[in-house]
Amino acid sequence: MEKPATLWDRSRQAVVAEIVDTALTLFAEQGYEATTMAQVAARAGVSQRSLFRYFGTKEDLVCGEQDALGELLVATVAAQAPEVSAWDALRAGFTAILTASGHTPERVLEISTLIFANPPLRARYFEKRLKWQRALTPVIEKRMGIEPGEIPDPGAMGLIATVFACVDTASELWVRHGGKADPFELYEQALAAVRD
Amino acid sequence: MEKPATLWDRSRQAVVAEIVDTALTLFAEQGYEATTMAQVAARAGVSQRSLFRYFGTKEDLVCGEQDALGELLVATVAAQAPEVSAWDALRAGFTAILTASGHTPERVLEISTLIFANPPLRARYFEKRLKWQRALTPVIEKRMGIEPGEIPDPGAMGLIATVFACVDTASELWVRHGGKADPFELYEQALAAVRD
DNA sequence: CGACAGGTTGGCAGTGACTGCCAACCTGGC
DNA sequence: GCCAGGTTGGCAGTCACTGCCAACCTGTCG
Repeated sequence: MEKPATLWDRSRQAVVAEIVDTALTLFAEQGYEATTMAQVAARAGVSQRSLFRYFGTKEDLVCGEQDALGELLVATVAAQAPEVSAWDALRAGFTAILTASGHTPERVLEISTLIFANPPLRARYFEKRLKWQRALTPVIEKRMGIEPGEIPDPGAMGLIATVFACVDTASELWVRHGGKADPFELYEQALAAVRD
Repeated sequence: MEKPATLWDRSRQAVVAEIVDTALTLFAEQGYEATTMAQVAARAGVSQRSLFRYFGTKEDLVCGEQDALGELLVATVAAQAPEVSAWDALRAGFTAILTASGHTPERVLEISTLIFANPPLRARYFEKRLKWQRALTPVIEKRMGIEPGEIPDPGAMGLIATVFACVDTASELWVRHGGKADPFELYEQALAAVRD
């Protein structure tokens, strides 16, 4: 659909990435809440005003790129063959996210640790996930043979919420193991306990 | 354990309740984010400083009393007979919360609607729930015959997270039905879709 | 009754995230 | 050279929240 990828766009991307980099460095040096937006702006060489134009909130310095991942998740789930179960479709979606994040595992671990350690970040992350869940509801309802209506079906919503809960569980344990455990296996273990 | 219930304690309780009342009224009149803490303080007849001493954060005006419910939840789950399954123990815990909240259903609906409609409140609620989940982990691990260790068991964590996810699903749908649906049934429907 | 200790309150000034507004600037097309 | 549209930076303001200090209230002991 949209594929011009202007020079302007790319340079903006670069600026954003650089700001995120300096922010993460500062967060690692001083901690998240001890770092002010003014500091980030100063070290990144932009005005505070522009920093807020780029990111809107301090949390989005860390959680900002997740919107794109959410779209990928929904698209991947929707693209699964109709005979694939809701469970497997969702697993495929999360697998796609994990493999397509475009970061090194160390970077992912760093960001995840930051998020799990800071309540405001965790809250923001959760909020975004909620949007993903809402977007997935009609997709999963269709896959379960339920006619999407005004108010979502409890079964579909519960199933989605459960998968997210297990993904969260796996993520948190992965972080607490310092990235040394296999996230897929953790996810399977969590889900196995749920599904008998 | 602690049961003196000083006069002082009770009067403080009354003050807190009255402040919450005026706050909820203001939120209903103008919306949550359009209401400032200064307004709440003024109408409740306390200084802004004391208001923050009572509640700490604006969100706690709405979510403050949940700490007590969390303790009730954990205690109820722990008190179930050992042969009761983890699922049933958790259900008993949530049932206890629902019946012991000490509010009229209309009030519960009002508060729930407020929480579901305002991201910051929802985030705060989620944060508190996380603490409940962590407190429940060893209890459920024991019930599942798992030796509690340094890092929680994926199965136990996943099971707990799933129950919370389904409770959340039921709550949200209950709110979206304007309180006209049976929350227990919504919960059962959500869980049924998860457990085949 | 008066002095005293401990906890509670209110005001005040400050910090930090975030926003609206406006002027300066930079870019491309004519 | 000039103009329209979008981008930036600075400035002042709002609001949640905090530390500090002085005033106060309450109960206790002498």
